Amino acid sequence: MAEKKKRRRGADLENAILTAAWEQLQAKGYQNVTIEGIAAAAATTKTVLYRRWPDKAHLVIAALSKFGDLPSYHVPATGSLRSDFLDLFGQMATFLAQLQGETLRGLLADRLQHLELGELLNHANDGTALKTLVQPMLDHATQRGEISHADWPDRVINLAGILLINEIISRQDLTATAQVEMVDEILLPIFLAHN
Amino acid sequence: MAEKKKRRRGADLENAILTAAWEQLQAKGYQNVTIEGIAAAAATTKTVLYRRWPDKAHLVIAALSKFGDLPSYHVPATGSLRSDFLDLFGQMATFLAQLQGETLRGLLADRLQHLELGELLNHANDGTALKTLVQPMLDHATQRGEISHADWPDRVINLAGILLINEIISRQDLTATAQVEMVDEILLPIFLAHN
DNA sequence: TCAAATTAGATACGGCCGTATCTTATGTTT
DNA sequence: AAACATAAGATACGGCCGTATCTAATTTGA
Repeated sequence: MAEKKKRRRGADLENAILTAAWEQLQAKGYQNVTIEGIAAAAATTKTVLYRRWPDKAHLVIAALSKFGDLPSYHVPATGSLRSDFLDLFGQMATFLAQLQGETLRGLLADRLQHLELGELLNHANDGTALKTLVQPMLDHATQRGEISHADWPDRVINLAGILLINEIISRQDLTATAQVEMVDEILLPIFLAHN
Repeated sequence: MAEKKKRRRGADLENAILTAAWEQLQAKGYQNVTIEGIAAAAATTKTVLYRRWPDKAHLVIAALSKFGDLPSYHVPATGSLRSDFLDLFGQMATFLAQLQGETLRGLLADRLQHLELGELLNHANDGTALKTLVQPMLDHATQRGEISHADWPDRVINLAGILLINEIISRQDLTATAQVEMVDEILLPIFLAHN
């Protein structure tokens, strides 16, 4: 009749927490999720959570990494720069579609607030990550003779990402129409501009 | 010898609060400013502040409106689209220079978090405000024959604003070099693209 | 001038944050 | 198997948020 006093540890416990976090997120949305709530739902205490993640944003990202269908982005190679960009946006849209806009907005806001000097690197990393996709696209387009050169300023190469983020934040959505417009009216004119 | 029990009211009180808010902001930076702290510094209580502003972001914006040198933006008319854009960025940079990047970041993050359906209009308004500056620039450029037409999608017209915000957020700064690059590598190629 | 309406100011609440401290279960090591 | 190290879990703290409630000072307007 004695109560069991099992304690979960390590990966075991971590799974339970991330599962709880994921469920809470689905049920309540980012803004209404609390660290204490997740801890309670996982039948542990927030002390344990704070040992693993510095804040809600990181915890949610961890849960997202585990349970969200994370994108395995690949470099588009469709044969034209235009459809490459559309493909890229498509990949991103597929990923973002899972997150209700509210979660992404909340996440971004939190990250923005906690962005300290050191963490700016992360932000830069995001840029770098995007560049590893876009740069090959530009290389291919150059080889095909579609564009005159493949060396563009980082600000230009990262523009696709900026447009995407802005679209999500301000319109809470990333429609196919928007994707096409961003490619045709903004990105292509830049890369195809005669020099 | 009796203590004075004067109570400030209305505009009087509001001034005192905004002054306190402004001082706190200068002294501590946005993130470290608290509603309670401002109330205390103004020798009143937060109840009074909450009667006037819904949250820290709005209070700070109010203080900013009162004490910051707010920009009286005017439509650049320098004679070329390129220098018009540079002028516009210059105006914005002047304004933003007052805010340490931290304040702008904090403000944006807060706004982002509290952005509910209704308030999205505000965001749209920002876009509209910018458009009232950019559209005339494009009209003039069209009249001069610099560009082929003046009717561009909102997404394109608002791009200057997006670039600006992104620059501040991710690099905490808005250098002259950055301004030139954004104009020469991004905006001009778009508007000058041959159709 | 005096009652009524307003609103400043005081206080208290529950909620959550993030940290610190302590006990105690569970591993690990020898 | 005993000693040791690790980490879970419990608890408590101060800070701030945003709200509610009460009182009393000040305006107002009849």
